[in-house]
Amino acid sequence: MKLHSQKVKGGKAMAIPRILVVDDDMDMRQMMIQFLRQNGSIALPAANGAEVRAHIDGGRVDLVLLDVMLGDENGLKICQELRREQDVPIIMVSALSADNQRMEGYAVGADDYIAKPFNPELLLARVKAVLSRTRRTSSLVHRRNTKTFRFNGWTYDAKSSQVLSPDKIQVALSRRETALLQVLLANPHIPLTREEIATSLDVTGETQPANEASGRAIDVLVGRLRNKIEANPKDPQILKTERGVGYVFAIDVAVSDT
Amino acid sequence: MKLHSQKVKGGKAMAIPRILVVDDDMDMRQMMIQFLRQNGSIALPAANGAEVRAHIDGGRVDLVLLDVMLGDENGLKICQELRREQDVPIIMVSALSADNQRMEGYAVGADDYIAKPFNPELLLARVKAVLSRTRRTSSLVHRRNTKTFRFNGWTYDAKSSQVLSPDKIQVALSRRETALLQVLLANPHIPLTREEIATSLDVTGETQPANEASGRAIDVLVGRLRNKIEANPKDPQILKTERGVGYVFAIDVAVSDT
DNA sequence: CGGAGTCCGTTACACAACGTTACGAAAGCA
DNA sequence: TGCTTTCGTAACGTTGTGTAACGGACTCCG
Repeated sequence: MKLHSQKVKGGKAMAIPRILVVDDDMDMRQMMIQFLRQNGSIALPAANGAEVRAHIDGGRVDLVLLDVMLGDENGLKICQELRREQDVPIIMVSALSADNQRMEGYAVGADDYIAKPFNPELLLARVKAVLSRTRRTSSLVHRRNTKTFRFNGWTYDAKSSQVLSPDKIQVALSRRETALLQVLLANPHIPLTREEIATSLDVTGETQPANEASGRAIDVLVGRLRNKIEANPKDPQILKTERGVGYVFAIDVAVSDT
Repeated sequence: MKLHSQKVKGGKAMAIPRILVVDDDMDMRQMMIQFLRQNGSIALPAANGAEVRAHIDGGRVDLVLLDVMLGDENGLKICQELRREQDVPIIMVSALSADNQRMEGYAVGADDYIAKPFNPELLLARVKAVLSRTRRTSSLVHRRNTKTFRFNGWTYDAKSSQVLSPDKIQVALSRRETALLQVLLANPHIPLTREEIATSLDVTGETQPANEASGRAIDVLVGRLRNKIEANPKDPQILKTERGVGYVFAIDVAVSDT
């Protein structure tokens, strides 16, 4: 069972659920994050209330998986605080499985309460159920404001994931090429190593070969993208190589909301 | 614990929830109804699919507590049918508590799945959680009549199962194509794997497990549906492919009552 | 200047996922 | 019974992407 997705042939970007995983046990957290990512979501880690707050305030979070026992802190309290201000769905996760403990979770506003240890597939199903209800009940799925990137005469529209050449001709990028372009556009003038690019691509979905050992895949991918967006691929002006480091998007990018 | 609070933040009075209790065991049904009524809701009895249908079509129902085993009938099937036409929240209740049985419940669109025997107080808490989320996310939307789906100029009426093209011409879909469209409409923007689609179709679709081994059946079915509802089937804008995942209904769907 | 090692660009290839078509079996209908 | 529709299966074509191999370019060091 897969949770989400993000790109399809033609390179359209989709809304990927962003799930905040809150647990102070690093192993547990990593396990959950890895599993959720394998099933197609963007899973973000947090270990305490401050980190939760930072994520919620800072970026979009579609769902919170909240452990009850967080060292000194109390997940129930965090849940209650969140619920006062936010509509973000919350699923409590806890080793405390007694009925009255579960009811405490629901009492502070949790949408679901799952006892540890749990079957990951079942967790996934319940995550999906909560996300599904959230989406279903808004009669029309609300669209986020999208951004348009411009660089060197080129245009990239984040919503439609379409790339237009300077002559307004649409260029077809593959999924992976689109993902690479997105990563680069998000980090202009910042050299990125192959590992950084690879993990970024994996977070945004796609495959998880994980074995970055003989990883010339990024080089080939870069080459292919250059063939499509560089005027002269042999002498790249946009996607440049930093020898011994990685690649840079070495050009100014104008970002505008639509 | 009270099920409904008289007032919420902002001072508006909240309606008393109407809960439909579906169970063919009369004692069980009565117990649940009495308990729910004691806790401030309007609980209505139903013992089979026809009674459920009558209640849903006839009056306002805020939540359905649906037993899985209903004599000859299957609660899962009823759940799926409801989910295709209605947004009413559904909590499955069942003596079948194995993980895969729970997951089947979530797969057909249940909002929660509670195993018998259960703690009544915990049931109440979960009922509250589901109702709470429903109110939070859709304070204005009625969930009463048959739904009409609109996407990209197309119209699908859940009750008559008719599909109208943008030019108001009725398009004939086969039974299986219609079922697929229903599944997709119920999960817009959520990628579905072939297994998920197949099991969803099978719950209502009489067809047998059909050994999903060489299962390209879904692909072919998707292709056929695309040929009917996509302007350009070669470049699908509605029913998109998520490589390595499955398919998505990647378009905003407006749901309205009729 | 030159040589060796490293890093990178490029091409070809293999493979997996998906689209498409044809065909036949089963079910519905006259 | 014969015709039509529906739908799963099989087979083949297409596309996207990682791997491997080769060769060029750069760097360090003498």
